[in-house]
Amino acid sequence: MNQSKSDSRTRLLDATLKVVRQKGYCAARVDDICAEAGLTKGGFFHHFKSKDDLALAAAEHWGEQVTTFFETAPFQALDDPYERLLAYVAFRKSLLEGEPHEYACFAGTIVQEAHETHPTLSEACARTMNAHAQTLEADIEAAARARGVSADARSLALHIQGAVQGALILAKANGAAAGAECFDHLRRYLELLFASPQQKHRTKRKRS
Amino acid sequence: MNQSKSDSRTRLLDATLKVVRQKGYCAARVDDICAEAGLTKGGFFHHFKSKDDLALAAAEHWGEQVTTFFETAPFQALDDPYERLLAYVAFRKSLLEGEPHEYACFAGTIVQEAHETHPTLSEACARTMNAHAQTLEADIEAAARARGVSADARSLALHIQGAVQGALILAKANGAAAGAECFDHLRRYLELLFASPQQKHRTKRKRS
DNA sequence: CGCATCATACCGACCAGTCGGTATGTATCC
DNA sequence: GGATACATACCGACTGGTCGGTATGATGCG
Repeated sequence: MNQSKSDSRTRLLDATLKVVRQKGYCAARVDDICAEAGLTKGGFFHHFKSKDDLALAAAEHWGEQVTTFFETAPFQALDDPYERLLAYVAFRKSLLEGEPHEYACFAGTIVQEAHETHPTLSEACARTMNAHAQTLEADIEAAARARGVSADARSLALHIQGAVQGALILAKANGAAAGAECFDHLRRYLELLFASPQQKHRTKRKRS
Repeated sequence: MNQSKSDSRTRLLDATLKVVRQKGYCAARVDDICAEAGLTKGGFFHHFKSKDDLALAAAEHWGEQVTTFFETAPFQALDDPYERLLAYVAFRKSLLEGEPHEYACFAGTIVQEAHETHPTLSEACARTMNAHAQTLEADIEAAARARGVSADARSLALHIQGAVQGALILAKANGAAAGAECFDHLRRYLELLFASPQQKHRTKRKRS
């Protein structure tokens, strides 16, 4: 009892993340997820009333996992916001190890695949992506202030997320090394943005 | 007669691109594609021996469409390689109009979704992505030479593709405007890269 | 007992792929 | 020309398997 809201339930959520990151949402069979979690369908439908319901809960679960994973990552120990931002990129680059499903983004995969077929699910995943992006904003703002450049923190944080998602796709397409090079470019962009005191850079461009 | 290799076949290929960009590969039913093409399943299996076979042919078709689409795009009229490169980014940004399935990338969608489940299909799509990226290399090299900076054209071209893919995901997640901002960042990166004559920038970083 | 947590067995819809058939050429030989 | 023979293109009913979901029962715990 207890184990805080049933152990099987979180095992199902973890299994969902794994299988969906491997095969995508549509191709992820309920039986696959059950097998991964060491359950049968009867047990599954005791915890979730449908596959979509499970996916929604898994999106929440993914968001929480990502949050704690990056909150407790070693690069957070750095003092300088700018260095911490670069270290974030380096850390994400270092995650490109092993099989694609180990570094793939659950949220990005689902947004890509299920945007039109499962709008609510896609939106839930979009929220986790945005929440994660938001964790970068404070450092971006602080770094910009410290270095005398102006930057739209929200826009830049989202761009970083976009670049990360793109790097993951490239890693799938051309191997982890190709994805890693994208992170190098992203780092260089940040370096150039924050290392030009002679001229203010506006990262946001509203329509005139 | 004939319409050169059967009109229905290309209609099926076009329908495949449309439906897959909407719903993803797994969720795209053969019947959906047939309905979109104005055929029945009997006719479909006369032209292709399986859904996977169709997808492979559609990947080729996508590659050809992309090639001619960008070859004949207005921005190609520009003379300066650097301006043409920036115009490419602006052009891609301008494509973020209408519904997501109108600007989504068939190849990117499939690489993301089918990397582990359909390796050959994923590789075919990866090839079209790489081929498209390669079309930027000449301009990158020329622009770098003209401006006295050193750049790994292949790496930068791939990064641009990655950034584009990421922008498309962000557009799905947060609306077209969010994707557009990513293209602004990408443009700024190129501007900063190519506008620093005082210092050589290395865009490629091999492990030591 | 009563409730929660599962397993087993099964249903029904859906869907990729098959198959028999038709309609329209088209090539060939008389 | 026209009759035979064959190819191409397509239809639509059907099948066999898959998969989300259900029904029911077993087990254990308080």
